[in-house]
Amino acid sequence: MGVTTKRPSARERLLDAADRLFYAEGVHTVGIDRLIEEAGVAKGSLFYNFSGKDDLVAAYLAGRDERRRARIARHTEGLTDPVEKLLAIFDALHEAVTSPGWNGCAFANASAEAAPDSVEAVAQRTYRVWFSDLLLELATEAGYADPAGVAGRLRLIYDGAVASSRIDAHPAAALVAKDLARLVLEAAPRT
Amino acid sequence: MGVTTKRPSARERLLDAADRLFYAEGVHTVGIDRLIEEAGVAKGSLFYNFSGKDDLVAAYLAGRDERRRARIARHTEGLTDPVEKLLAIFDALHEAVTSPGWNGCAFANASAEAAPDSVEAVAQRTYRVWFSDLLLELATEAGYADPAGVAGRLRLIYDGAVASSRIDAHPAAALVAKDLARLVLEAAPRT
DNA sequence: GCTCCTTTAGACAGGTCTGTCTATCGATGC
DNA sequence: GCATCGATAGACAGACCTGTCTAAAGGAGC
Repeated sequence: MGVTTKRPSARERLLDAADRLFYAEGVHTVGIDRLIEEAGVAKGSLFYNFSGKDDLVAAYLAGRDERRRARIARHTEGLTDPVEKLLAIFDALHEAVTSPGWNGCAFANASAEAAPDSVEAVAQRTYRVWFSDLLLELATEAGYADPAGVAGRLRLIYDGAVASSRIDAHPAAALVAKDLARLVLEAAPRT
Repeated sequence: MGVTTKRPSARERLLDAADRLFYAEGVHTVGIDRLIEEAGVAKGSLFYNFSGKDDLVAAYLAGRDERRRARIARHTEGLTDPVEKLLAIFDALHEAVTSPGWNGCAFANASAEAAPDSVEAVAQRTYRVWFSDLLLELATEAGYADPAGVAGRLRLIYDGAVASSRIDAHPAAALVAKDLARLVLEAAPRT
């Protein structure tokens, strides 16, 4: 008998469907019924594995968070120069925006119309703190006179590329962003 | 008898409530009942003046569009140098992000989880085309060797400031954006 | 064999949402 | 005076949405 792959668990199929549907169409647009039908799962399995829709949304965003960090890590590992690492973050972004189905930042989309204390907003803040810290650490390590200022400018450029590429449905913004980042990194004074 | 202001029409009160509630809490979060209660209007008046919620959403976004264009016009009028006009756009942005209740781009928020052919997405595209054309015209007028490139960079910076200021709930991004815009405008070659 | 964990199908409840309809009322204009 | 237009209150329909519950079955490990 050939190599047979065991059917994933209901939990895994749910997370997979959530990742696809929530990202492509929005966490509030996609209802439970759509979700379980796409996942091929009974409704009871959803509430057995998760406490509710919010819990599933949180798990979906946590997965996005983890994979985004992993993507950045993959692009920066092996590099020693912190300036190179900062630029590599934009390579990771370029990979993301050119991947099929790109639809902008999952956190931004989900929390665009969510309450400030919602799971969506909390997930966005969690990611945001990590990302801001990463930029600040690298800018400090690189010896810039104003590391917080450099990090802030790079973050603005990063945000701009994410927004632009989604609005215009065109991935070129990531390349523009890397050029701008290089310009900023070269223009900023170092100690 | 003193100066009495006549009570605005149901239509005006609806548009006013829509502008406040839709912008602050989201077009899909706020339902009709919330809206008519806040406006002090009967439900019948909503459907008398508008064909439905979508129509009201479209009117809300059209109003935002008009006021944003007016704000930019107010900041650029009187200026002759196209480079100054480009920089003045970021002054208009600064005014917007520092105004009370700032909650990011109304179009971006509304269309973050909306279908591509929804009234939200259409309104966003309409505004986007106008804004892109404006930047391109000014960059061309300024005599840059690559006006489309300059316009694209400025647009990315603008988008970044809008996104950053919302995510971090901090208006400083607009100032950072203007500095970056100046850097771009000074670094770009002119014919 | 037996138990426990997971899954299934589907009915059901309770809430919310958009939109319709009726009946009435005030103001305005002719 | 009368017709028309805008507005009002509220009941109602129909769709959709989250979440619960029941009864049964599959599968893995002991």
